[in-house]
Amino acid sequence: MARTRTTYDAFNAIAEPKRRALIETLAIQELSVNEIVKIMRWNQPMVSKHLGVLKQVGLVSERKDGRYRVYKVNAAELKPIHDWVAQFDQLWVNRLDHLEDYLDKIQRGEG
Amino acid sequence: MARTRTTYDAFNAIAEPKRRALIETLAIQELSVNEIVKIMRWNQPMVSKHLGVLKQVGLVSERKDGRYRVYKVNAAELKPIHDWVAQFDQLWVNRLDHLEDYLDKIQRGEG
DNA sequence: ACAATATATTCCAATATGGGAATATGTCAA
DNA sequence: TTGACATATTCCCATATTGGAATATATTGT
Repeated sequence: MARTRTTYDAFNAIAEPKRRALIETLAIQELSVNEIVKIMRWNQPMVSKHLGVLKQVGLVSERKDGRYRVYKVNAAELKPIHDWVAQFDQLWVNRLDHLEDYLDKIQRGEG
Repeated sequence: MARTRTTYDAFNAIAEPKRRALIETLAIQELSVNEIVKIMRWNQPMVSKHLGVLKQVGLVSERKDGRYRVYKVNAAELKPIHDWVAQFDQLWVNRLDHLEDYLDKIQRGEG
């Protein structure tokens, strides 16, 4: 068997750094493909391909506007990731608390 | 070029569903490899390989205990993912609010 | 030292990938 | 209709992957 497909779910789609950058950019505003090409400084097929992956998992959606295709983020598709990670966040928040306690202790000269 | 390596960062490491399952299991308690083998019902090399990837990105750490190697989750390595996703969570929380408004409206007979 | 146990590593095959280059498709404007 | 523009798709390569099977490497108890 091979690796899980990038189009399998949002987890796989956002593993690629370029696709995260794309999402960050599109979160600010909707953009056409060529606008993305200019902003990201990638070639046009690369932009289209990465958008294609994001579209397949529903992370972006596309609206036709004449010759243009305007893409926007569908952030709700990030919720499964949010929820999956959130179930563990206490595990590091607590550690951070302990670190703060420790630093306070040092501060008070009890270190 | 090929796909981003699974060992490149936590994003890539957790894209694989089996590795997420592994993290979920280890979050409950530390476990030796063979304990994981029994719980997950995967063969032993598969467990070791997936643990290897998670270890390389720091998502799990390993403690030697005689013949055993006890693995535990290092959830702090999930924080970059948490933070990346969190910057977008308003985008779906707001939508949810709007949905609730909409449902309220229907409830009041204004739909 | 030896047998048994625990774990890691290697070798293999099939497969999907990201990027580049070229090309195809679609759509407007004159 | 034609040319210009906007976008998508195809073909290619090099590479890393997952899983299975087999094997290697600890480490322990006797």
